[in-house]
Amino acid sequence: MPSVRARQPTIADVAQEAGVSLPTVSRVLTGSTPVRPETRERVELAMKRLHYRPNGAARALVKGSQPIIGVIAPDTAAYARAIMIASIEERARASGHLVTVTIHNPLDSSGVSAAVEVLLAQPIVGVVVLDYNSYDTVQLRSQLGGIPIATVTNGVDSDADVAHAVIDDRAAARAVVRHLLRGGTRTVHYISVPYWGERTHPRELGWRDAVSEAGIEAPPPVTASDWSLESALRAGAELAANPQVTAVFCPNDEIAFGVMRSMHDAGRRVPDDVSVAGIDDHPLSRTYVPSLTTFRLDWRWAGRVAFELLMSSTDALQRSGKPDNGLIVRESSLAT
Amino acid sequence: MPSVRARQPTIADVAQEAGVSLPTVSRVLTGSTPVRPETRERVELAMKRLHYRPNGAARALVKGSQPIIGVIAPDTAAYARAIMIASIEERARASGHLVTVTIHNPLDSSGVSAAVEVLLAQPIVGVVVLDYNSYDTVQLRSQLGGIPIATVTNGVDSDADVAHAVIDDRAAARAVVRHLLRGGTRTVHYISVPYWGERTHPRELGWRDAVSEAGIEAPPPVTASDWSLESALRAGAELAANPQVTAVFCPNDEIAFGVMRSMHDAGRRVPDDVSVAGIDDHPLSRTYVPSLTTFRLDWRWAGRVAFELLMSSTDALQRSGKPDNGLIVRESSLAT
DNA sequence: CTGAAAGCGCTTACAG
DNA sequence: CTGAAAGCGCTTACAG
Repeated sequence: MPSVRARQPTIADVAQEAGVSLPTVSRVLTGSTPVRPETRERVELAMKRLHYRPNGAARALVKGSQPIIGVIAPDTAAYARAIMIASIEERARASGHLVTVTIHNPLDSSGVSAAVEVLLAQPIVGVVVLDYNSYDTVQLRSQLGGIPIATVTNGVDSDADVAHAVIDDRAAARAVVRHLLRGGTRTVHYISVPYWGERTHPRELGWRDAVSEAGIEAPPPVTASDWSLESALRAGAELAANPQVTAVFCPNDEIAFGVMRSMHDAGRRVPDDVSVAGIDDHPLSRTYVPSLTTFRLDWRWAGRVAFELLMSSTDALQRSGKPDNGLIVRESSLAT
Repeated sequence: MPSVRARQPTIADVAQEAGVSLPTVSRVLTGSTPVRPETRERVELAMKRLHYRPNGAARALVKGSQPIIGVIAPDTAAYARAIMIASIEERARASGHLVTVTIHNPLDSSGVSAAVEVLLAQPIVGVVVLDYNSYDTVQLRSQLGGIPIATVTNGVDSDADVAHAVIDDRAAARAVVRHLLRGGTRTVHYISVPYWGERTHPRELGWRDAVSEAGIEAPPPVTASDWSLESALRAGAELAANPQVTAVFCPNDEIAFGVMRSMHDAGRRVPDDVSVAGIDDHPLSRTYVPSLTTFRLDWRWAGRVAFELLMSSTDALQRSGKPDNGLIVRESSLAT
């Protein structure tokens, strides 16, 4: 039974109920101007009695924007992104903001454009773009116009002229690969994933850093993959077939899970025959057999900082501290 | 450098630019009334030139609501929920709606209440509440007032007087346990999770169904857990220590992953010593060694249907078809 | 500290 | 098919 939604009470109803003028109600609502305590009480009582609730659209119309921020992301299922979104939401909620997320394939540029158009039909305060560089940034920037934008980058594109929180992928990768190398392997193989504009992913750069620091002449050729599980399994099978492979560094934990499975299918033992390590510290890492060696990256911190950058609240930023990153050695790699 | 955001062009600017009246611009915008083709063209050109973009708040003010739907959920990281949210977003975007998700612990009733208040400050069209029954539904309903609400239920609470999409947990659980039983185990153990109002979770009911159908006198005592990984590992260790345990049905795949790990740590082989099965068909299920036997539940379908119920678009509902559910036998359970 | 008035950007009857 | 006018619910100077 479709219930007829009763007309919501307005500020005028409250004013009448409380026997005050309309602006007075507004003042107790916003706290912009002092109101005599007893007047305030009368108004508050009236609001309660009427179940008054401010109309965000009306308020937005006069203020120019709504307490809503948009999040644009390629997909929300992948671990790091899921965490960042939850973190942004949590932080936003703490300051009375709503977050609306829109998901799309960055390669579908007209799809992205349409979705952004829907988003911008709302006078939102700004957007956080995850994986900013996967998008057609020129189009995105021009479409967003003057709307504030923040993102999380991995340290390489830090020159990007949008506000960004930095997660140092390169250093993380380097630490993992160094650990792998300490295990006595001759070299470390890498599974490469596509990165924007033909650039080299910073995790790959970190791998190269560590390999060359170890005095290894040339890093072995990379095995191509994308972020999908299918592709990871395939890449893993390819590496498993190569007897030269004794250690594999994967660009994230989910890919590493697939690789470990492929190693198993090919009869290669992890870590006895080949060490495997990932990056992120996915919660399930410890449930695998063997459990996965990885590098914890503090995506929760990154999400929070991205939100704060959007609000450009400098003191909040100072309070958000340092990310809790660090190497986590488990069973999938040989002990030093 | 904080760029001064230029004043957005309004419908009035467009009207002037196109040399027509204000309502005419509105008409080409909404398509509510026919407009002479050449007039329309002039207006469209003007909009393009001015980079005009409608102001959603103003529109919402007169229309009474914004094309935004809210999603309230206990947490978004768990697999089934992540999928549903992504699916709702996808479906919503297809019809020009934005979705804003707010996450909270259902037990923190004042926290939920505050968050809902923020949500309702926007004139949204309705909300999808995931895990509806975990909340204080009386409070939630009264707070939501006449706002449309939809949810996804597991078949037990189908009498709930809110619109709901049904995923038949009980049947799924029953199918998994029957499969386990066919493997020749004497009985099947279950890890129980808390459920609203002291009720028995439908997955537990399905387990009981299958066990009693198999002519087993009494189902073994359940092992208590919650949805966390830590708790799953603990429950798994407890079961591993019991030599009577030869098959375990877990209330979801993530718990099953933990249980498999605990079995391994206790030296019990899966599936040779004990079979393990879950429910959901988490994408990582196939990467475990052994890969996990489970039951695929179509959460993508559920999310889509929940959105459509909210819009009460009956034809859309007919078009969304049936869920793609089904048993998936992998390596963690004994072959029949 | 409080009221009367204007205005935020749009849509919708109401007249032509 | 198109214009002039009113109104959606709120906030903000402007006066007292």
